[in-house]
Amino acid sequence: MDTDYAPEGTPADRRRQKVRDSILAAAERVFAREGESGLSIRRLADEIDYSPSAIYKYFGSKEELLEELKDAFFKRLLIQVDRVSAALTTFDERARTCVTTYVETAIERPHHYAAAFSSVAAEDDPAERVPVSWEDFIQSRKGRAFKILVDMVEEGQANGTFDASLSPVVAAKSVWAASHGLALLLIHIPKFAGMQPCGGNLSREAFVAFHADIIMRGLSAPGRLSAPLERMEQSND
Amino acid sequence: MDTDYAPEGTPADRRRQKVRDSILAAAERVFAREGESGLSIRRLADEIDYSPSAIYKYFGSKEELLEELKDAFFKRLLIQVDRVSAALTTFDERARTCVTTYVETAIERPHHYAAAFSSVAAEDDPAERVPVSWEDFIQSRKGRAFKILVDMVEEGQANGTFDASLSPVVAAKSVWAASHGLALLLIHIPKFAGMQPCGGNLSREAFVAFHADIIMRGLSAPGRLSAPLERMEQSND
DNA sequence: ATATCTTGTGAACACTGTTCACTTTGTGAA
DNA sequence: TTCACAAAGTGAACAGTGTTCACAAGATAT
Repeated sequence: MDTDYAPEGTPADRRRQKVRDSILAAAERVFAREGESGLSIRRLADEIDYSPSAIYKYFGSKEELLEELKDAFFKRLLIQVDRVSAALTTFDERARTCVTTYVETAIERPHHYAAAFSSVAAEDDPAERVPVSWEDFIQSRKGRAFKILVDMVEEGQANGTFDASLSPVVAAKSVWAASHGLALLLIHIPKFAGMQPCGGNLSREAFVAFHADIIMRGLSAPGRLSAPLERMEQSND
Repeated sequence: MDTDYAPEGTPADRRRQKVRDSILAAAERVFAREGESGLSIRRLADEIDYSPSAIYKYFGSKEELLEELKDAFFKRLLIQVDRVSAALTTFDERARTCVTTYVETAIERPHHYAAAFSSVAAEDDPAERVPVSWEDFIQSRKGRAFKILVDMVEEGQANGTFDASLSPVVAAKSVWAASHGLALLLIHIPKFAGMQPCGGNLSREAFVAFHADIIMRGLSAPGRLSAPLERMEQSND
């Protein structure tokens, strides 16, 4: 029975939520710094002064707990990209910022982003055999993030910036793949952007911007090559 | 004295090498199918009828053993890309094949490729503070693979296909990031290529080819947009 | 106050990578 | 051949890991 006169469930419920949150907070703290290898149930229990088995009263498994961390991170990533790109006026700026914000936010929490894409799907997994329906995908967190890209491509096609003959969804996948790759390379090789012969050097931000430009050029309509590439070529040190 | 690459060292040496190879072979077999989570020293020992501790007479650690697997895979990847792209005559074909072969070879052994890029570099790692010198990088396996891309970009610039104002190294990084991202997305989401609304569907190969085209377009010289994009748009089912 | 459901616990299970004292085996020299 | 020394191989143990479970303490509802 639910005699909930309180703003949020019964006192017991709120108490429970508090403990749950403290577990998540501790997990987030450790995971952000040391990743999955540093996050053990026993250490987590130590940190919040509970016994290891107590955690299983709040989370079914370590996997489940991690899933919640990653989901929260992706929610943040989604909001960030949405917010930043919505604030800009010109389409070119908005499109580029879509990519740069995605990458910058991703590498802000390298362990989160890498872990979100660490599992290798087995091709004989029965769950993998059933084709994911588009409707289901677009409902998920990653799906909604992807939708932003599709909309962006469609807008670019409508205003003549992008090649109208491209399938928006396919083009968006390409953009995602390119952004994803840069994020993960920067996470795996932090010096990736700066590494260069001849003493030439590019800051990380400059390289991300460059990459975004290259991506946009790849989608651009024939005979409509914007030339903003040069502006970041001279940022050496 | 060591008889260098002689067909046989001492009999003991060859015996040792045989056992070492059998360990590596068993490790490869298990790792290719189940990845790092399925590969335990004890299981490996079982598989080759040795005790777990025996393995440490041949490899310093599990990490070291894995490193050898990954290195062998990257060697294969390197050879594959080199061989396939060298066999083609026109530059356009060669450049595209560079990317497609990289991606296809990578996802052929998803666990190997993913594991090779799974570690998250800590920004406070002292080894990370020292900037990797270009000379050292180009000597490593990844470096040599990267060099192929740089050469490819330079060739494209020389023959007028690519924008000559781009730094070859920076452009190559962009190409690598884009290819890397596609490979990992396909590994993580096998249905990635086919997922689409409106019943439209692209085979994995077709999508990889499309992505390669987009990348090439991103680097292409102003006013020189090749239009090979359309040919793969109609491969639905 | 009693019965019930929730929280929390410590011990245990089945794993993991790794080390180490130990025995067995192979090899090169006297 | 015999002896000695190094290499190969072993089982037990250490310090971890995620997870389960019987059980005790606490809060809640009747």
